[in-house]
Amino acid sequence: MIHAKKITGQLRKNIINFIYLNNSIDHQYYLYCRMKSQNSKEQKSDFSYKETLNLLKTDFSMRANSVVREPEIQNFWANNNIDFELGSNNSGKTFTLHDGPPYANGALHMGHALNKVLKDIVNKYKTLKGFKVHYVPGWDCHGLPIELKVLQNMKSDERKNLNTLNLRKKATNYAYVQINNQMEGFKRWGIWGDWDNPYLTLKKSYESAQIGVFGKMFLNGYIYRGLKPVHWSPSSRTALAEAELEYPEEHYSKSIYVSLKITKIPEEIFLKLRQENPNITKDLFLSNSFVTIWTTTPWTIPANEAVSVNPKINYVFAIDEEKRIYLFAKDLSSEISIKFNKDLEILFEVKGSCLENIEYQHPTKNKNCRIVVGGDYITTESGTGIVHTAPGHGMDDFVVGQKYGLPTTCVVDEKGNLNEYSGQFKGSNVLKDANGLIIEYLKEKNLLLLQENYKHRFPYDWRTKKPTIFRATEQWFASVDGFRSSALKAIEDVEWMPATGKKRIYSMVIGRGDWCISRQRSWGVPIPVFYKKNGNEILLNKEIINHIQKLFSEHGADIWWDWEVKSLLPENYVEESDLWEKGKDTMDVWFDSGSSWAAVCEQRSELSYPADLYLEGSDQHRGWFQSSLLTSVAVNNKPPYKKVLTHGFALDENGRKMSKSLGNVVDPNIIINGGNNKKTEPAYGADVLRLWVSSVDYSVDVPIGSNILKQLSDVYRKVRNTARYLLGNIHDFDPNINSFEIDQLPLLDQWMLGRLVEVTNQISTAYESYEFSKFFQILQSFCVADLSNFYLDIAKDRLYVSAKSQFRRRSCQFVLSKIVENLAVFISPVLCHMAEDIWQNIPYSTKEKSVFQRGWPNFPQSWKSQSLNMNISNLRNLRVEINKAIEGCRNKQLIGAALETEVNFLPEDKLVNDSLTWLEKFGNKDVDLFSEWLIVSNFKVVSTLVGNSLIVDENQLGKIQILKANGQKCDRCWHYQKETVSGIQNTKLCKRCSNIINLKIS
RNA sequence: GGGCCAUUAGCUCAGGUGGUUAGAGCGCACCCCUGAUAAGGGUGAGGUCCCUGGUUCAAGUCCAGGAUGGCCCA
Repeated sequence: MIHAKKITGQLRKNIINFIYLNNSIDHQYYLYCRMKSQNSKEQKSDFSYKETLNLLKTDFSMRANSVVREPEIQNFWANNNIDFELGSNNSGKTFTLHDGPPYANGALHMGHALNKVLKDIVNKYKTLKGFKVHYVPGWDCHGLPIELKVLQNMKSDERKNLNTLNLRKKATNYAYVQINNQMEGFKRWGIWGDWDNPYLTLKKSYESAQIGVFGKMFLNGYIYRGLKPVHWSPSSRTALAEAELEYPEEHYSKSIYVSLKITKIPEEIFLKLRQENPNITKDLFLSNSFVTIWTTTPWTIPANEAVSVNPKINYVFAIDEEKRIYLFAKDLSSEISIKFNKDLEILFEVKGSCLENIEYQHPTKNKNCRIVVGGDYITTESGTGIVHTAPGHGMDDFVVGQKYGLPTTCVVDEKGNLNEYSGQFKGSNVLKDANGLIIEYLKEKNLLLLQENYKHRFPYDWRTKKPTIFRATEQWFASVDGFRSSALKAIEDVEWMPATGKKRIYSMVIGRGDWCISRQRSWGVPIPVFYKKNGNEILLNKEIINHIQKLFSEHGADIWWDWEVKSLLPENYVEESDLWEKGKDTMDVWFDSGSSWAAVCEQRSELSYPADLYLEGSDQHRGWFQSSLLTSVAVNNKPPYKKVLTHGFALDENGRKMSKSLGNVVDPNIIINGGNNKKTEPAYGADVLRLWVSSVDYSVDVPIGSNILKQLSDVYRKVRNTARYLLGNIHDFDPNINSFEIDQLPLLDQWMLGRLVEVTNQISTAYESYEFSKFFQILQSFCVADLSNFYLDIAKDRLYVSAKSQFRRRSCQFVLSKIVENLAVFISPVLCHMAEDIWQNIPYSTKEKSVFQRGWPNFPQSWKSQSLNMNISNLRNLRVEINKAIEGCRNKQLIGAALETEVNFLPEDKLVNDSLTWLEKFGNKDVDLFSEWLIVSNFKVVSTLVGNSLIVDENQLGKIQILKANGQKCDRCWHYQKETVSGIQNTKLCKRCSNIINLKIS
């Protein structure tokens, strides 16, 4: 059986909180319950002096009611031009944080929140510091995902009648809907920016600037045409993106093992082989040796330009009964022996890296090719460990081909028919007869070792459901080789935070191939080039580029599809317009966003180029940081940014990636507005979301989840309640009347103001170095340890009990007003709504309408004093020891409140003793009393201990004796005093209180 | 599979160049207060510094290998 136990402490708080959150009883009933429980207690007298005290008074509520209040505050900013316009109107140096454009598709997630809030914290801080801050948010609007989304949303007959212009119109509309949704979300998070003039990559001015970037790169000689294999669907005669492929379960390819006759072997390899096999002469070797390869696409054999080996794998030359020698990977020996049905004797083993430059006879053409060193994609999982390399028909092959300067031969046309480059196989089709013909040919030449069906993952066209191929097509490239060294130099000139970012992007730029910037899509910026009908000539020069750029800036890129060639050509070319046709390619979307420095930073006068800061997720080392760098270096030979700050990814509380299937997705909208079940998903508001961003070390991946949010909500409330206490206790304070010089103040107050300066300095440093989690930690411990537990607790007697205008009260209010004003400012970059709410609730008039107009605090550093700090620190250490002793009494049920005790202290530590003497000597007699700091009824330094103590504690600082307080409890100030007078209704009053009350009456 | 990064208390974070018993705030437990009250104060319990080796008189810190998780690439 469970007995009802007196429910106190944290448990009681939790229950109250639980009840509140559940709304299972209303507040009136809750108050009634509390009253009842209090009335059941024994009370000496019903009379309370509460009315005679100066208790706190404020409209600033304990709970934020963020769902209602935050939008109100945002309206206040908007109505008074106190949002981003404040930064724009600053007169200081320009600070440009250039926004990396999010993709205009899909709902906002924690990644967006992390990124945009970080940017906003930086911008708000810089605004307060007086910089000219003009944040232009952007959106990346073109590209395949939107194009596909638009196509998906259409009925199939509608899709059939679709032309490019129509598609682009629909894509534009779709993008705008997405942009508006995302923008509403960003605004609700309290992000300030030029929302009326964001940059959109689909806007005329942007498209025009992008053509400008392309044009300058072209004129600098960095743009060229070349071949590159892409996924190609012969059945629909188009190039396909990865997203347009599907991989059906049962795909079988005709795979073949082929032997290629070796025609030349470098001397050093042969000598080693000969050493181990003296009977093999060079003639014998060269007439009977073969490289073995395996391929699942026999039709690519005519396109062969090399065979590739893995430098790390061991290979062997092995001889069969017919004295034929084969080269293959050692690990596959037994498998190959079984497959070829041959007894193979290993002659010689050699590392792949040594095989480079062995030559062989091309299987179908009259030429020799060689062995090249490929990459780790070459394995011994299947085949021979030696890969047939056709740069025109495979991605890995293409990359190796680039490295060795091999030709990118394309042997099929767009229908999938083999063309003239395939030699005698011309006219056969890769999905029909080509494989058979080539296999037959190899058989005839005695090169075919084995043919077998092979099941594997193979890409099909998702629309026609037919197999696709890799096919080299004409593409446009940016020659990274042409400006790689400039790009690497530019990387050195940028400050990367964290510093490892430099290494990361450096290794990517140094190792990357040329940038393929063309796409065979409709939703993008066209590559402004004309091709000669029935010919290979192209028309692209300064005049064309300038003309197109101008046309786009007036009419937008749609005209590329809308207008006829003659309307697009400059006057000089109109006569020959019949000779030309428009190119059909659009630019890679990375070129879009990579041009933003030109379309935004360079174009808008409020911004600077290079930008002061780019701030994105660490994945952008490969993305936007790189594409922006490449275009900027190629055009202007300088980086587009001075500093790059990166953040990690939002993970769940266990450090795992968020995914729908795991059910661990945290939605920023639900953090703000709450979920369906307010018990499990309360509405925390935007400030808690922002506080989360500030609390984590974003240089690595950051965790988020319900427990973390709960904790942040607690911190939020602690800061809020601290602010509320400060505001509530200055309700009758006027800084114009009660202003003090710091040296007029009690020591405690001097220390407090010095501490405020220190904390402000520390927080400045944290913002300055973008270490917001330091801000979070400093703020928290300042509110808890310095204010709530110490200064404010001690302040209660000064504020409540004193007469209204007494110095000990006014001086404290002066300090409180300094704290609250500056607290509001230094939390405002993060907790912007709460900061404004505080400002609006300051009871006296402030010069500034908004906290953001105040500017960053600028205290005299002389307010800090080392000796003050040292002495107070010593005394706080003593306070801790005394608290321990008092707690000992409390746990023995000897006392309740600390005021029921008095303390004798016999000092044994010199430092503490000195500090006590210092306090005695220099302290204010009404404030700097150590008994007041302990909140006990009396404190004495003694040379000998007396009897009757409740507890004696000995520690390094000295002997602490806790005694039951002498005298009687004053019913007004609750201190125990020897001398008391009778008050109203059987109550007792101490001298101090009776004087104050008389004062009030008179 | 390769490159880069991370791992310190239940949570979020501190822990220059190796050097006492690894810290803070929160949370939690217990106690007090009822004049910050959907508050407030006090005390206390929480750590295999991811693991295994190595260097060193001495390792959370340096080195090597591994595990887990993340990003990028294949």
